[in-house]
Amino acid sequence: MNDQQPRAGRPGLAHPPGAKSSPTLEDLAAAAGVSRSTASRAINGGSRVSPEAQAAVDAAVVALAYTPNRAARSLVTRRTASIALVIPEPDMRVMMDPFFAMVITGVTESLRETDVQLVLLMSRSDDAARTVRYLRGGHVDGAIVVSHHQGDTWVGPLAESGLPIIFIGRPWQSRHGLTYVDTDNYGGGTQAAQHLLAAGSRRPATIAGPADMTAAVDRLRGWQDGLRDAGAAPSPVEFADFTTVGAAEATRRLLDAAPGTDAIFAASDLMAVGVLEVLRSRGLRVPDDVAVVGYDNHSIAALASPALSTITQPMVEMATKAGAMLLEEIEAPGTHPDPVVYPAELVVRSSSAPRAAATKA
Amino acid sequence: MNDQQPRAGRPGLAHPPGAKSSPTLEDLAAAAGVSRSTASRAINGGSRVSPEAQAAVDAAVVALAYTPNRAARSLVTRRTASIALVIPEPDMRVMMDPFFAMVITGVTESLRETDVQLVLLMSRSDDAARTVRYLRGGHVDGAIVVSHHQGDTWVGPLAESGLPIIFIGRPWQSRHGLTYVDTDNYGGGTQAAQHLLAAGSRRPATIAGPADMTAAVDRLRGWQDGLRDAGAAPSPVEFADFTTVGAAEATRRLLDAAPGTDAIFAASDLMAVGVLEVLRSRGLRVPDDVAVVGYDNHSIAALASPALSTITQPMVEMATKAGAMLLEEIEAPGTHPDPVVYPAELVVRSSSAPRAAATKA
DNA sequence: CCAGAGCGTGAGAGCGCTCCCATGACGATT
DNA sequence: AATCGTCATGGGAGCGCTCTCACGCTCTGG
Repeated sequence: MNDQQPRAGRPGLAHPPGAKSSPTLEDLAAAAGVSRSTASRAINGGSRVSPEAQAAVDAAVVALAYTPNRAARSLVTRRTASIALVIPEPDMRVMMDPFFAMVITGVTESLRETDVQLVLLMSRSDDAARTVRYLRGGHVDGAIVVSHHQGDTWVGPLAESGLPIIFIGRPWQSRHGLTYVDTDNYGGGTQAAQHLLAAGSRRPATIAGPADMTAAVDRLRGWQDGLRDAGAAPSPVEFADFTTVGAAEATRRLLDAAPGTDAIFAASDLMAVGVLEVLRSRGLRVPDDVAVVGYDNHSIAALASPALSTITQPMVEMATKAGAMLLEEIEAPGTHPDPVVYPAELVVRSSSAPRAAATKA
Repeated sequence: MNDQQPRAGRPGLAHPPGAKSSPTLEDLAAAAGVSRSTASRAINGGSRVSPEAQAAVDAAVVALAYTPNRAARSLVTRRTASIALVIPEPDMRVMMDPFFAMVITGVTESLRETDVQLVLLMSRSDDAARTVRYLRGGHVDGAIVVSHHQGDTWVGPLAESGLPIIFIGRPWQSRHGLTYVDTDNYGGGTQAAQHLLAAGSRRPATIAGPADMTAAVDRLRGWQDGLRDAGAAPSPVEFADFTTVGAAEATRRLLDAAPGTDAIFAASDLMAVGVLEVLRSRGLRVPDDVAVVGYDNHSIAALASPALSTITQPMVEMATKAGAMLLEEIEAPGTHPDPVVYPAELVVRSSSAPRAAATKA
């Protein structure tokens, strides 16, 4: 009855009247005429809440524009409702690759129906330690790691920390039972080999990606095995760094070393553009003199002249899957989902049209 | 003396012995032989801490691999140590634009020396309300908004909520005293006009960007004023959506309506590529018959054939500046820094080489 | 030689939330 | 009719941190 007297533990004048602080769960409960506990249950998709109480709370949420305080919540739940997207090499060069746009789009899509937030973690090699500290520090509930290289030593320790992690692209350290989402890079390489042979190539060659990335290595192996299985001789190989400029250089080396080359498989479309450039500058016609196949189905592939044949992969879908798998593993810790590998698919355009119909392009 | 008996308020067996939970400030303090308060002060760049205490705490931090609990900290400080990057239109189409890669790179750079994290907020128009709720909910300390359109009604309310916000690209609602970082789009348009006239064009035209984006509008106004000030007649204008395909269509319309066109200013490089395509398909030589200038200095510009003249802008630097300004405003709330506008610069390549030296490309 | 200022320190409260547990009101079971 | 669940509810503790405040110490000036 004596409400006037401030009770112990209830600060009499905690909030200055002027301060417009957002409503707390306590305010919500008061407005709904229930206890803080009941309000909390109602907020969190309440079981054990009567329909009337639920309705009252729902109404109060709208009336007060109540938003739960994330910090307070995660302090007790030990969940942060956020995941990290770790990008180990934020050079402009790599960032520009639409690959990242697709990954971001896909992961965001998988988070759409949740209230989980995406934290971007650009980790330069010189502060890898900091990244690991952040990830292990419980600041996120899980992480998606893209595009990591062989030299990235922090992967092992991180994977062992118990933090749920999904890799996009097969990681090097498969021993840890790491979970990943990837495309069939090996199969893509094989398809490129079969396609170019079928299109009439007798002396195919390849511009491979960096040897410290699994995607590049797998594509190369697939290519080589594809040639071998078709009874063809091993092809010349030059390595480049997935950039147009690097590939142009590699192509010059390749053509100098193997002048009779009549087909080139480039392990990325950006590299294929470099290949096309050099071929043009040397007066070689595509596909009549040299057929070209790229990889990624980058938007540039369709625009190049001639339009570039390429291997396509459902990057956005892969990233969405990775996000979904991560959420799953966070929900049920300890479950290590099996890796998921998406198929690669050949897209034939003018740059590798069979000799018979070559001039049509 | 009777330690056996659990005292009130001190749970006897709170943590199961097996659970490996990370060390708390209390643990840290115990290890360092100081109080929780002193440990806290030492952690937070402590003034009023003796050198010995500081050293002890520092050592303990290393020994225990202590990481402050962000949730607990932000619960009391009402700071989250994170900012949002709001991208209002996460269609693939737009995401693919290297613009975003540059923004992300730049913002990340500005956060490098802080422990502020970047939260990516992809806001589809159909859940703009959710985005606003999130931003106003105190989940981040500030936000950077890119690429917003005229129809984005949520900008006003958000700006009035008191949350520090920096726009990249001048927002439509300048009345709110909104802070932004931009380039001189008007000046870029003017330069394009002057350059093309100087290169010998008598009948220039332009493919403008969407009329609901300030960047597009400003470039167009600059272009028109540039022509007018040079005594030239108003140019034909076609609008497109900043994509290659859209620009190709617009170019066809343009050439049909104004067959004598001898120069085209496209408001983005991706659009300029569409322009080049159509010109090629119609048998018009670049720059001999029609000179072309793009905008953005996209990596594709240098690769196009002929290499594309374009207007360049320091996007990464702009984004870094935006990040820095945001941090500043968070640090000192209420200060509304003045907008910053970076210069635009013309890069001349083959696509607009003066008629005299045209065939050199 | 003593008052006062300055400084490092520790105790304690409390940020907003979730979860455990005790409570009371029912209906179902013997 | 007496007893035992079942269920919605509210009280209370506590997550890990920061911050205010009071305490005791040393150092100075009159």
